[in-house]
Amino acid sequence: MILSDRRKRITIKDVAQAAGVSTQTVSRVMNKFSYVSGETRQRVEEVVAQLGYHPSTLARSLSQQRSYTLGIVTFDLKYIGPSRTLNGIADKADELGYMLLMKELDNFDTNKIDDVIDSLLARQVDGILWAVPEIGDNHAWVEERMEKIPVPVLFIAMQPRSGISSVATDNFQGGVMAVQHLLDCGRKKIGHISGPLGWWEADERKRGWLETLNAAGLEALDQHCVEGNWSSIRGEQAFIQLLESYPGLDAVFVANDQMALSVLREAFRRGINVPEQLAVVGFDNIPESAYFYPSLTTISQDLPLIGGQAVQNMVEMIQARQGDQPAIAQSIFIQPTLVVRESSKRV
Amino acid sequence: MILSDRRKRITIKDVAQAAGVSTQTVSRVMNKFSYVSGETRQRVEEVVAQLGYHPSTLARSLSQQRSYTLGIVTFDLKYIGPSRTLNGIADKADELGYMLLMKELDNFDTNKIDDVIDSLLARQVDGILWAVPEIGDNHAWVEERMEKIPVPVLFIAMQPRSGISSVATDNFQGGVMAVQHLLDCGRKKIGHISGPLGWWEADERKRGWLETLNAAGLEALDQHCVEGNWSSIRGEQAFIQLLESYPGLDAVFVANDQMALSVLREAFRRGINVPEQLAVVGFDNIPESAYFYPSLTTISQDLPLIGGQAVQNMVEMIQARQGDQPAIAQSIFIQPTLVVRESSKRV
DNA sequence: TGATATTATGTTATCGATAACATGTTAGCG
DNA sequence: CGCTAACATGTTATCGATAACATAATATCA
Repeated sequence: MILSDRRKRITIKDVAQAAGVSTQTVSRVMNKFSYVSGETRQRVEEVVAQLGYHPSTLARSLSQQRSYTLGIVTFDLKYIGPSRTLNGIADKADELGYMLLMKELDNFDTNKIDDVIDSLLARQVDGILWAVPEIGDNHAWVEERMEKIPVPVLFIAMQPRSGISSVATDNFQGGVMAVQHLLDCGRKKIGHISGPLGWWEADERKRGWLETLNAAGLEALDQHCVEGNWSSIRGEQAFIQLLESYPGLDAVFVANDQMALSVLREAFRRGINVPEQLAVVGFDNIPESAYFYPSLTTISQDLPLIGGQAVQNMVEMIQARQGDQPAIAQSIFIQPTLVVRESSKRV
Repeated sequence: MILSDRRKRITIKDVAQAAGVSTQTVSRVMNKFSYVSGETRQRVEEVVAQLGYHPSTLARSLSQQRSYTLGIVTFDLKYIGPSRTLNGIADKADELGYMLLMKELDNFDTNKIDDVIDSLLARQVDGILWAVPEIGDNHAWVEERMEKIPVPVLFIAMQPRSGISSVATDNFQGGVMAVQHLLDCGRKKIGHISGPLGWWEADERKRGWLETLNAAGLEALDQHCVEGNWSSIRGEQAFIQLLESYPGLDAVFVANDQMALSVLREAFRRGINVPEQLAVVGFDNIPESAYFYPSLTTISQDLPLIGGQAVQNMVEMIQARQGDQPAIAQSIFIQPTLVVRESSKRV
């Protein structure tokens, strides 16, 4: 292996010179197709191997106006949800030959949003995946800003909006499934510990709870629901509060597994038997939930699948735009599934 | 806001023309320093704002041979550990003005490693952060390949090697702290459920267990340790096995919190009282561990800090190289801390 | 007052590739 | 045998910026 000064990058020119051909010919060899004689091809390939030449994707991106890179904007990776989504995104991107340029967002200052988008565009990403939870009106910029962005944008876990692509779990349906399951188990007094209200996903899960109870002719009063914030610690407080505000409670639908864990623990401490006296259903199906005591019935959402689906759609949009076809925006809902475990046995 | 065809990028030339100056002058305005008259600067800035010009970082990277982008290679983001590290990396990178080009590795095929590195280099990253756990000899390539890589490389959670930069938790010390704590609680028969042996981190934690017992004059026999694989399910099996192979067991040091969760559950099922009959100490301090029943004593490792530290060092290495100073490789050990909770009360 | 430094700006080359166009050779066919 | 199509390769322009160098106008100083 011949290696000159390792600081010096080996360029297409070096290869061209060493092989005694033009750079264009080297480019043709590297990119397969188009006419190159077998003899020339072989000679160039030998030189490429010998010099250890690797083309600069950067230069190629500039000249082709295409980077094979996706911008991905996430929020708070310290939680398991976003990173499982990212996992799916990374796998699928790899499969389809894209790299990921990542940016983590930690607040919703509008300037910050513009900066993030601009910094991605400045690096010539072919598309942007926005994987930031929808909270309050923090997606309000979308409608207005959208058409000024020269590449396709796809939103993950955003409330469907017409004309804008998105992929999300059907949280409402998840809530319905959870509560319907509890009803099927013969429960009548079903409380709810919600996520932080204003988060679209939390609101949807709560709506599933509420509408399913109503449909069954049961009452869902304000005091039957306590607001949490996804964390175990708030889950504990919320549960304690719920026990007071909903006497006779015989089941709880908890908006995520982490809070459900606290419910199980606090119930145990107080001698409330789960599931006999209290059935519990969570949401997310984190791997540990099968090992809670008792094991947790939960609504499973396939976050890696959502991430993968998002990338798939994005790449299709990019290709459509490449071919100057109209990219059709679509909102995709992925259905969650119910996983029944010990915490909700039929009585 | 004047917007022409949104597909057409506004370049430095457009600005130069509109402002009646050369591109070089625009470049000078955009990059502050260097001489520009106040009048010209203002005129250019107005045009920039009016046209909504954003420089192409891509083009800049090519011409400066510097991208302000770090390549980051991770492994299996679906686990919480890697993503917490990534969280710290992302925050610090943002703070220091770098973006992240991410690649997820899912196996250790040597070709794959070369491909990953080459694909990052092709995109002109200024440095590479290798955040893949060290398993068996999957880092064997390091010594040989290292000097051919033209940018600094830093390894996370790798066994220190001279001449190579790395940042890692002191897993051995963590093991020592866990076992010492159990000894301090008056335990004598301390078993261990390890991570998958061959993983450096698992081996270190086990070594901490073993050496601490030996130092205390206690025996640590083969049958006092069962190998797990970090997962809750294996944790359960390992614990059951350990109960058989180590009669009289009065404490367990479990190599991660997820497996410890299973231990707590299985102990409860069998009527083994924690901590009275059995003290349990985990490792990681995942947020949920405070809400296990009973709450889990554990060794806390600050993964975001490690990620941040890694970025910090990396940027220093990049700057040193920029200034043609010799970048000094250093291996940093971060000390974990003991968090005492209910699962290990003194008897 | 002329020499030198400072300020302000423009011109040309360069980063590493590909696109578009040009040209030359060979092969096939009527 | 001459014309066209297919093949093979080279030349020049371009992507969007910055580096290096050049030039001109002031300002400063001995």
